Amino acid sequence: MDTYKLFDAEYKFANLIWENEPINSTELVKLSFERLGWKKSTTYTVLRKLCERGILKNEAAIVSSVIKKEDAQRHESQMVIEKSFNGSLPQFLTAFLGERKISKKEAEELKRIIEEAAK
Amino acid sequence: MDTYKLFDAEYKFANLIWENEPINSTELVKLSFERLGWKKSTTYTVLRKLCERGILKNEAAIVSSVIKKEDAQRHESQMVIEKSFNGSLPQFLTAFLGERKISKKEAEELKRIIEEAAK
DNA sequence: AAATTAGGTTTATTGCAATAAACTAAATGT
DNA sequence: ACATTTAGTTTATTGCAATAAACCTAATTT
Repeated sequence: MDTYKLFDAEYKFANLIWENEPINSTELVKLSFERLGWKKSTTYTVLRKLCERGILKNEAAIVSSVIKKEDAQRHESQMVIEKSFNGSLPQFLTAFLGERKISKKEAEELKRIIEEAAK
Repeated sequence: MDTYKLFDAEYKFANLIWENEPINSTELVKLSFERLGWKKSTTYTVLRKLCERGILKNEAAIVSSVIKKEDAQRHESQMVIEKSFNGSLPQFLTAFLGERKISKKEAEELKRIIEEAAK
């Protein structure tokens, strides 16, 4: 199965860790309550699952990520394009932009990113 | 609630219709069985839900789409970028490309799409 | 006129993501 | 020594997407 795939709740949770790692697990419980409204047991349940899938780790009550945000995001973006856009980035871009216009500045930035990948 | 959002099974189903509309409902039942392995009742259940949400319509046993594929795709792509990429297309592009290289040809195509939206 | 097909609806069942209550055991504070 | 805090696990519960069985009625075929 697809160990990289993060469900909605898992993704929100992973973000807390990416933004605060390394973080002590008791601190994480507090943070999850403040930011997600989760009870302690919920936090530990989700934490364990993500550890089992090799996405996070919890060593001596210090939680940190194994898979970095960029990797999860790349995976996510590639899944979407595969599933909904026939694996085609141009098709995705076309759909996303639709009739929307973008500024010269944005266009420059996007072209720069593309240039960089075309080397 | 978000009427445009299509769940996985719904999206696969909608694709059958986008590719074959207008289509008679009995034909659609056959097609769903062949392509998705669905029983008749499953097809009608999903069909009704999508009709209620204004995505499809079923008039005198002729099924067709109200929301076109391009619209659903645009919505989908925008949701992903909002949810996982902070609303930033450059961030998405960067994540998607990662260390991957693309051909000159692809790069040209992508730049053309961007140019078009920058007018 | 009896059987079959077309075109559905009503009402489950299953599976899994999301959430948490209740319990534990070890360490630490008083 | 006792109370509290830390750091969890075990075991539900809930909600909803996905799937389908069973039923229904009108039209068509035999």
